[in-house]
Amino acid sequence: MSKAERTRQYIIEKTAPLFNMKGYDGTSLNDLTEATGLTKGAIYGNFEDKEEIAREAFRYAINTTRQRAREKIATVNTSKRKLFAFLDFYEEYVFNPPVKGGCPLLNTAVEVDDYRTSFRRVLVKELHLIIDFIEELLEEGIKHGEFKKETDARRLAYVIFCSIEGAVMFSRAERSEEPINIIVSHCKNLLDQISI
Amino acid sequence: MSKAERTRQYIIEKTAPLFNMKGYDGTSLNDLTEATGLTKGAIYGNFEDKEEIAREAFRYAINTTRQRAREKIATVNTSKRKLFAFLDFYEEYVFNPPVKGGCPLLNTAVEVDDYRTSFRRVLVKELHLIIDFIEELLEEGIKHGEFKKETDARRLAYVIFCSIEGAVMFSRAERSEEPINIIVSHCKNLLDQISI
DNA sequence: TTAAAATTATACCGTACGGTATTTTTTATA
DNA sequence: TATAAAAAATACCGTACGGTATAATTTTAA
Repeated sequence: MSKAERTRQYIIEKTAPLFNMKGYDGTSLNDLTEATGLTKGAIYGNFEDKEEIAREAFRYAINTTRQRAREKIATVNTSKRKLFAFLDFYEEYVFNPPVKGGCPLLNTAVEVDDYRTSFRRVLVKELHLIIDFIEELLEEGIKHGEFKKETDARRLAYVIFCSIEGAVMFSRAERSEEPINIIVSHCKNLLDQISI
Repeated sequence: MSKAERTRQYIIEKTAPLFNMKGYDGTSLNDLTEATGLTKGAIYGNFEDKEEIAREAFRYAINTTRQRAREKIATVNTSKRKLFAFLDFYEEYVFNPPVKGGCPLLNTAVEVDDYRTSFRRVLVKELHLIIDFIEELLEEGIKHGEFKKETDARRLAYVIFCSIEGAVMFSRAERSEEPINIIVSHCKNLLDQISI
């Protein structure tokens, strides 16, 4: 790993929380130099422009979050338990996310929805990766006889993900765990209902 | 209504979509003058600063949206039908909202969650007004024998609202009605399940 | 060890930002 | 319709923005 690569990585790690908290427009180059302790020269020697930093920071935030979720899920061994672990993950990390500022998907989705089309495409891909992931867990559960055969996995995946994201928004806004607790417990109920 | 009051109202109406689409940081004074056709002088003669405009624009966006929802709900006469109408409202307006840019609650929640504490308080009040509103519809339905007595109205209100907001985020991000359709139909199922 | 290459710091663009003081125009009313 | 008051336009702040050319420093490898 060359010096440049290490610096690049360092910049990404230090600035990802900023972009996640303050958004693209809200994060200035001055914020970036303060957070990294580097000068503009160093930053612009490693990145084309502010947008490239934001893009990489987003990728980093997503990957880190996914990594953490995967680790938690890997500790259990049935599909249902994995889904419960996935829900617990969100419950835990609403106020203690891997990258400060909450869910990068939610934050980015809201910021890019009317502008910044190129960024949106990356976002949409990530959104579908999560839906696919939940859907696969459900399908596996069906295959292994944990869940009822008639379960609409894709539909349930959307229900789980959307309600979780809405709850993350609500809980973070009012700084209360009530919404996320309610939603997680409701999702667990839904999973119980389709369990055999 | 004095000239000043009319201008103030005019500025609010013209700029509300901008703030809702681009966010507070993303909306410049230049955007505001362009959207209104007025000069900085005119704008600053009617508002203290940019934040006051944003605050009023947010209030306007919320009130307009609420107004529209109320109108739609008023066309039917049972609690269950009202709740269905409420869901239909969101389904319809994801891509055709009363104020361009989507749900002002969602947009504001994400932008203010880590900063701008004063703004957050207004937001949280509005969030609870919606939960209370859904909860009341449910309670009424219970009182009138439409819904089962053992229904946890508050809990269900959270479930409906959070999943809708998550779906709005998802649908707008991927410019597809699939998520919102799925969630709305799922919420209707939940209401069917508690119906007598 | 040293010199070229790579990386970072410095100093500096032009521009657009939020905001204001002052002049001009419009509005209201006597 | 004359005039004072109110509102809007103009012209202008200082500052911070994103970005760059160049100089200084640090790495790297011969």
